[in-house]
Amino acid sequence: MSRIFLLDDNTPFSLSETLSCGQVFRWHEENGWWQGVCQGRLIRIRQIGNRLEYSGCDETFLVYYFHLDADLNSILDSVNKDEYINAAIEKHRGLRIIRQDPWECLLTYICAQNANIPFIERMLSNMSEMSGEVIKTESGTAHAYPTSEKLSLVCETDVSGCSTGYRSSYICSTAYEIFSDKMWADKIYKADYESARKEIMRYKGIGRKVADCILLFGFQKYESFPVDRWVDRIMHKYYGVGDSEKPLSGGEYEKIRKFGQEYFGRYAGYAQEYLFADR
DNA sequence: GATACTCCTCCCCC
DNA sequence: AGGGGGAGGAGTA
Repeated sequence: MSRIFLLDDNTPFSLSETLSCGQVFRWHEENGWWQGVCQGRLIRIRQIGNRLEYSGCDETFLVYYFHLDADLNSILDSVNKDEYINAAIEKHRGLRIIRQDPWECLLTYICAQNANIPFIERMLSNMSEMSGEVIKTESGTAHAYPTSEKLSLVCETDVSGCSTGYRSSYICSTAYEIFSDKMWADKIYKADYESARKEIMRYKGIGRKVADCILLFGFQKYESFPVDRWVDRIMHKYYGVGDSEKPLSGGEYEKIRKFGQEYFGRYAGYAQEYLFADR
């Protein structure tokens, strides 16, 4: 039983740009249909023009998850400061920042350190198959993300068996911290960007870059401006900040991040995603 | 506070 | 086919 959602002319949205730009890692496309796992759901969706056809969630969730309630054109206008970002916007308009579940997002980005996309996908699907609840829908069966409770109960060897490598100790330690503090996400939500960042970086396996990704994708702190190797190169090439030759030091990271935030403003994170998509 | 090294897996290239 | 090197961030000394 699938539902239909019609996008109006003022609501640009590209499902494929949004799902394949490297913010989520449990979505796959087959014959025009995307299928993915998030927050206990197995969602199946396709886009033909301004028409979304989907199953596995209700409309409220669809709009929330894909940030369809945001006025994307205004957001993009606000960050459209020069010809480089303008080119990226024209090419990828419709890319939206997904609202991820805080815990699923945090787990994802601990895995994402020192890893490329297929590797991240493998770690997450391995852990989900090991400890995630089974989700059954008419379009198939999948495993949800493991909860922090489940992951704090399994041993580090099991997590390590999911190809997570040295990240397994970070995952177990942080899963336990989060499971033991029911209010962890509320505290981060309520805090402003800088204090939320300090708070979240206390968990093992969360440094500057991972913290900025989690705040952007899991906590809707849109001024967050994560700087990975790609963004480092782009910012050096177009804006002359940083030195893309040297490995990115902590100080350099902060310089580039602050430049991005001051230059692009309160939706700097959207600018970052568009520049990244255009890499 | 800044630097160098290690941690682990995947992937590409020879 | 097997081995070496590079890519990717956080933690530690």
